[in-house]
Amino acid sequence: MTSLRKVADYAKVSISTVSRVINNVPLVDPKTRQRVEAAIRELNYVPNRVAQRLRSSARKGLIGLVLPDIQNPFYVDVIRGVEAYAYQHNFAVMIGNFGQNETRQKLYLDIFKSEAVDGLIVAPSQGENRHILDAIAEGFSVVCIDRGLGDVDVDVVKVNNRKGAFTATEYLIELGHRRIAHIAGLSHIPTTTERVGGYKAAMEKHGVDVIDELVRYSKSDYESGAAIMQELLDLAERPTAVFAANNLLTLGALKTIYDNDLIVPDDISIIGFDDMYWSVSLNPPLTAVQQSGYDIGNKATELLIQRVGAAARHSTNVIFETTLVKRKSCKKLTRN
Amino acid sequence: MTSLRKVADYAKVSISTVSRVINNVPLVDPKTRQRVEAAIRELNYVPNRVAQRLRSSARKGLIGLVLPDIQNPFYVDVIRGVEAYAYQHNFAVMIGNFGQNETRQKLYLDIFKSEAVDGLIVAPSQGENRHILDAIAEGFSVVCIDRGLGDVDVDVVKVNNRKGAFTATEYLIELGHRRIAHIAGLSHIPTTTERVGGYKAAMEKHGVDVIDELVRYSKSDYESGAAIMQELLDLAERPTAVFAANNLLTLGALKTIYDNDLIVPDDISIIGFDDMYWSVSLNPPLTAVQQSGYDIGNKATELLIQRVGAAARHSTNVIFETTLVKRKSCKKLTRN
DNA sequence: CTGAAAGCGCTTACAG
DNA sequence: CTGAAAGCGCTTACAG
Repeated sequence: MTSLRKVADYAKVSISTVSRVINNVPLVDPKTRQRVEAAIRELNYVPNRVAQRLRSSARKGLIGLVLPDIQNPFYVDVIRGVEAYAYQHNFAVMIGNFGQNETRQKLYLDIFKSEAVDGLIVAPSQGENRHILDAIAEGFSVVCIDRGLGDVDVDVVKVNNRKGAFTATEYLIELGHRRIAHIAGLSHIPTTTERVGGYKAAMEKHGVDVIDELVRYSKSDYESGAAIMQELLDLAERPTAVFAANNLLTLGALKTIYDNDLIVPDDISIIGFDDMYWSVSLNPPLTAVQQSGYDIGNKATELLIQRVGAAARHSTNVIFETTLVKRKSCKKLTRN
Repeated sequence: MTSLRKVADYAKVSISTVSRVINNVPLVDPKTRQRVEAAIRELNYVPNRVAQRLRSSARKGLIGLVLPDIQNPFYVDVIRGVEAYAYQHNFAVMIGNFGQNETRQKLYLDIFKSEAVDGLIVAPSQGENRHILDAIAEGFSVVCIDRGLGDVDVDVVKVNNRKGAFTATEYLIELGHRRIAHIAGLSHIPTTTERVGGYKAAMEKHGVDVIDELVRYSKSDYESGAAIMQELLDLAERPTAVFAANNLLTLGALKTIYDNDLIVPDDISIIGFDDMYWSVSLNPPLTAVQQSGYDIGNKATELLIQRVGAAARHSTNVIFETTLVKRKSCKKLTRN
């Protein structure tokens, strides 16, 4: 590949000058600049990002994105949002998918640090996320998505979980449902607490008792969704509606429902947190609380890049609203 | 972050020696090595990958993965396969998702080159992929997945498309179907040609006429799947079964089928190329030709890393077989 | 406005 | 077996 040296020789200037035109440093004679630009074009020169990153103290042009589960369509949307903003601003993105495995999360974090990223966008997982705290302590800029880091002061971009869950639950209540189950995530995660909170608030607002056996906590994955749905169906008195706390849980629950030859929404109504572009290919089309992973990823990247190179800034919280997309998986309860 | 220098001082050796123990160069006194290793541990030293990459001529520990569409679950599996192999061998991976946009594909390729990757894993898109050819010409190692690059001599890891399509079609024929539609991809892509080839071969083998209006080519996305399915349903004589050439097309077709209040498989049978882990959450569970994106990604990475540092080697083609997963979206045709 | 020089953190011949 | 030195391709004070 062509180097600064070659361009400099070709344009008959020093490498300093070439570097200056590349970095848009203003104090370059317009004529010189033109000559250099021509050389760059002719030699098809592209700066070596590795050397730039090693040398530059300010802006390295690299962001690390650390995600718990790339199989979750929500995170795929996040990736798209991050990518779009980052590449528009000439930042590259490295993606680390740790699959809920803390050791692997540390592996990625180490690699990203060692790649001298400008900063990290992280979706904290279940644990205490000590490794993320370490990164912050070492001075890396961090933006959290989906949820924060306890009482640590970081930027976080998330969604109004409580309100989203509230709306979903209220919708079910208005449809006449009373035995509404909630398949929740792990009990100690903020996201879970907030969504359960919204669920309970809606129930209370409408004077519906919250029944303990109908609220079940578990890991947020496909298998758990399927297993919990089965427990729910095995109950002496079944729920007439289910609100699942995320898309994997929803998909798992759906599998179990169909395995039991039950019909949605005639036998049971279901509403999911998280929407997919193919929710409409489900039969019936899924009613869902939609949160935009794309917007979240995009905003998180904006905040991170803003932080890079800029002076320290107070941390911000950006909270997006969800929207309830009514399709056909929920039905008015007539009997009862 | 700690540097080689600090470790060297701490262990009272030169940086050369520290570098040697890090890179497992054998000629280091065991005692010295131990002392250095202790220092590394105590100072929590992690080598700076950027400096390593800038300096080292052999192995840079970075792979670029260039994908046409991260929203396609198949590519998500590919990513998982690549990641698993790469990180096990201490390679990091940068992912570029160009969304079928050639300009953006070039952008990623440029960035990856400029990041001094060891090599590229690429899923060629519709076009001529001039940019990929450029990269090869410049000396970058490239492994193609999903399909090759015309007559260019590169490693490619793919699936036996013809046989997979043949099996799917034959299955439908054995179920008694004769009017079997095929929603194909873009006509000039090898993958499409192969799958259409398998479809036709099965038809011919069983003496079923291939009807032109039942074989329709289009972009391989969700919207196209939906649109083509509608065309098919609008035909004077509808197909009784559909074989869709990939998962996005299948999902789109499903949407249209349900929009038309048709029942799968009673009104129409459907089988898709590509399986998803949640295919079983579809109602009815989808019958599909399964190809393992994970295996493909894994193998491609193995080939690429093998190529890195090793002497030039003849290019290989690895072709995985597909497996037909029979679920409930296809039904025996009784009337007719 | 421009260039010479130092240096980012490593690896790798070259001596010894 | 170990160290001093050069250099990967850049950026950035420092002089002029």
